[in-house]
Amino acid sequence: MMQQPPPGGVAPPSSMTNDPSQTQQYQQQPQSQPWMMTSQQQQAGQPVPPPAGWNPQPVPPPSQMQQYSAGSAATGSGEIRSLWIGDLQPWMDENYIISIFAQTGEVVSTKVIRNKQTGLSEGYGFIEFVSRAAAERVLQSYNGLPMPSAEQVFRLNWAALGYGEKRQEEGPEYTIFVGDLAADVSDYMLQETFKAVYPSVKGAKVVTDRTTGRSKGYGFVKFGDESEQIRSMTEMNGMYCSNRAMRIGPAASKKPATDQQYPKGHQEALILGGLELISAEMIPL
DNA sequence: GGTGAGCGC
Repeated sequence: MMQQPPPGGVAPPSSMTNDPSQTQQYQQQPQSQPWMMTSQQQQAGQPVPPPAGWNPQPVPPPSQMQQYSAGSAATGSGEIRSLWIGDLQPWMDENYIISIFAQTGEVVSTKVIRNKQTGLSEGYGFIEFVSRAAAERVLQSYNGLPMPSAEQVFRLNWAALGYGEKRQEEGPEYTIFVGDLAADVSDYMLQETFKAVYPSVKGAKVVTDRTTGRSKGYGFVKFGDESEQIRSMTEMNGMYCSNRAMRIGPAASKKPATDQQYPKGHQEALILGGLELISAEMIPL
């Protein structure tokens, strides 16, 4: 039950990833990757350099690093310039995060959320940038890439909740279940794979084991358009994402989307005062 | 292998 903490030294990043399927294909070659066909905005200025090797520095005790309060990310203008980062290992502290993004020169602060009682990391944190554009550049370029000294990839997203403004609420969502995912498929890769075919795709999520950061081999894709969701279930079934054919199925809805269907197909609710309505179709013989 | 989770602890 040991994970491998980098004890101040360089942890062997991929000592056990000899799996040929683990090739770093999802790295820096946008034009050659089908799922990246949508070159996100031309990054004004210089693109964010890929995380090279992170230089492990002596890790100060947690007690010394409580000062990063990212606090109100939405100031004045109300623009969101913070990212949420998840799947953090217990040893991934503020310094680790800062080291990674320091080269952008645009990080204002970072904060790892810890349990009040135990002081242990809750596995997620926040990174505040000088501007929304800066945050977006990092979101687009780092998401899905391998994290330094770890055998997992970055899981980044906008820090949205709690700061009003900008929240979704763009209508119902239709989700599908996607199984048989290759081990290297990330949220972003999965999303782009579908978005390339279905414009209404809103997002995708690969389920991972929080303690290892490894994919559990399945995930979900959300659509804004129901017809696309339905079509995708047949059209994308068996299609490849990375090096494995996906298996698609309906998702057990977890979020009641606006107009939830009746769980069992019962129509009891239709008893609007007239038993006549309940005709033969309701009564299985 | 299989129907998530993760928003300021």
